[in-house]
Order: sequence, then structure tokens, then C-alpha cells
Amino acid sequence: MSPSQFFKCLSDDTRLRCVTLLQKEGKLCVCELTAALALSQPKISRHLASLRQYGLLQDSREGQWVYYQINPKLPDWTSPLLKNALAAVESTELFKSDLERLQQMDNRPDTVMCC
Amino acid sequence: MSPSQFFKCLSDDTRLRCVTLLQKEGKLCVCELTAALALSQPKISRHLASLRQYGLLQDSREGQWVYYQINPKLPDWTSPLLKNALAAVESTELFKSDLERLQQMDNRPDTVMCC
DNA sequence: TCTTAATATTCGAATAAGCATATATCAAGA
DNA sequence: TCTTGATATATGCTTATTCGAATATTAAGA
Repeated sequence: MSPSQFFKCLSDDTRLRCVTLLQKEGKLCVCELTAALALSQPKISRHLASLRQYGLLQDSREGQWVYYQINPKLPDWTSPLLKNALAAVESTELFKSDLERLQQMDNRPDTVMCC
Repeated sequence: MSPSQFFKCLSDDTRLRCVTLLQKEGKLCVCELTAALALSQPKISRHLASLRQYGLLQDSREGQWVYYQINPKLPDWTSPLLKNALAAVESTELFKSDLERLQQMDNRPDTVMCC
């Protein structure tokens, strides 16, 4: 992935919010991201797919759920950018609402499926 | 400027190369950027105008020449990101060529106009 | 197998981006 | 004022992006 492609991944609010949440939470499934961002499922899914195609995210299926996380095999130059992007987005109202909706979500798969 | 708008500014190769050169050189006029990137003048000018409209760049006319530089009044969260972007782009072949063409440019206004 | 929840994909439409070419503006100097 | 070099903008076109709505797929459980 080239630098400009990396920035293109973060150039859309929906994608940037997903990537930021994933940095903060580690691993989230599509329904959690859908609830957190309060957007339609196809919209979230489409953006996650494009982030995966660029190599920024990695997906893994666990039963019914598909989890996404930041691809651990990204080139070195991306880490500081991701870290500073997180810092920039974290303080926005938009992102605070995302986090709040995520925490207040009912039936989060992690808590339901355990053991 | 929102974070996603900031990233959109850097999501195009032409714009990213301009911003990177400007970070490295401080201040360049349109003809220098045109020579460095080896692209058409209208193309460069259009992208510079959009970077200016987003507030990422600042322009200043000095006689015939219009100089562009990184806007010194950017929000704080942009500085580390710009620094990271510079580091990421600097090592690319594309950018090395840009720098080389700039250094080998004839009649650079800075050198010609002095005193 | 039937159903349901989760996720992905397709389709068509609207909008935005990007480009090359041509032309306009602006400043300096003859 | 005329010309020239530097820069900006307009035009017409093509391609990308984004979206909502509908539909397909997948996995789990009854």
C-alpha cells in the first residue's frame, strides 16, 4: 500500500471512525461497528471490505460473526500515522458518541458468547 | 478542517508530493513544483488551489511568482501527522525523483530574484 | 430442513474527482 | 501599451466514489 492509498483509506468519515474504533478496541464485529456508528449495515460492510482490500484491516470469522482488526502486518511507516490519527480523532465529538454507543450496546457478541 | 478532510488532502499522489516537498523546502512557487513533479502547470495549480481552500496551504504572491507553504495556523493535531507523512513519503522513489528534478531546475526564482 | 441473525454483494443513480486543452489574468519590463 | 512568463480558471469529458434499497450468503440452532 502506498502512502496516498493509506490516506485515501482514512479520507472518509465512516472508514476513519471504524479504523479509530478498531485501534482503541482491538477487535470488533460488523454489528458492533454498525451499532457504534449508527449507520446502515451495508454501508459499514462495504467500507470494511474496501479497508480489507487495501490491506489496512484483517478479518476473521468466529461463528456467525466476522471480526475486523488492524492488520498486524502493515508496513512500519503506518504505525506512527495510525497512532497520531487516533489521537486526532479521539477528541472529536463524533468519535465520543461512537464510543458511547458501543459501550451501551445490548447483546454484544463478546459478552454473550463467552465460555 | 476535520481529520478526514485532512487525509483527503493527502489521498492524491500529486497533492501528497506537493505537501511533502513544501514541508522539506519550506516555500516553493508553482513553477518550481511544476518542474519538480514534472506535471502540467494547470494540474499543479488546481491541486494547490484545493489544498489552499482546505486550509492546508497558504499562498503569497511575490511579484510574478505565487509561493505556497504549509499553513502555519493549522490545528495542533496536524503537526505530528504531517511529520509522519513526510517520513513515509521521503523514502519513496517517486519523491526522490521530485527532489532531484527540483535541485536540477534551471532559473529557480529564488536564485534569480535575489537582492 | 426451516428460520433467524449476521454479513456481503449487487444494482442503479447521484455526486464528486480528475484530466487535458484552451483561455484568462496578472505582473514586470521593454 | 505590448509582450512575455507565471499562474489561475473554464470547459467538456471520463472515471471514481458513495449511497440506499434490495437481495444473496453464511452459520447456528430449533
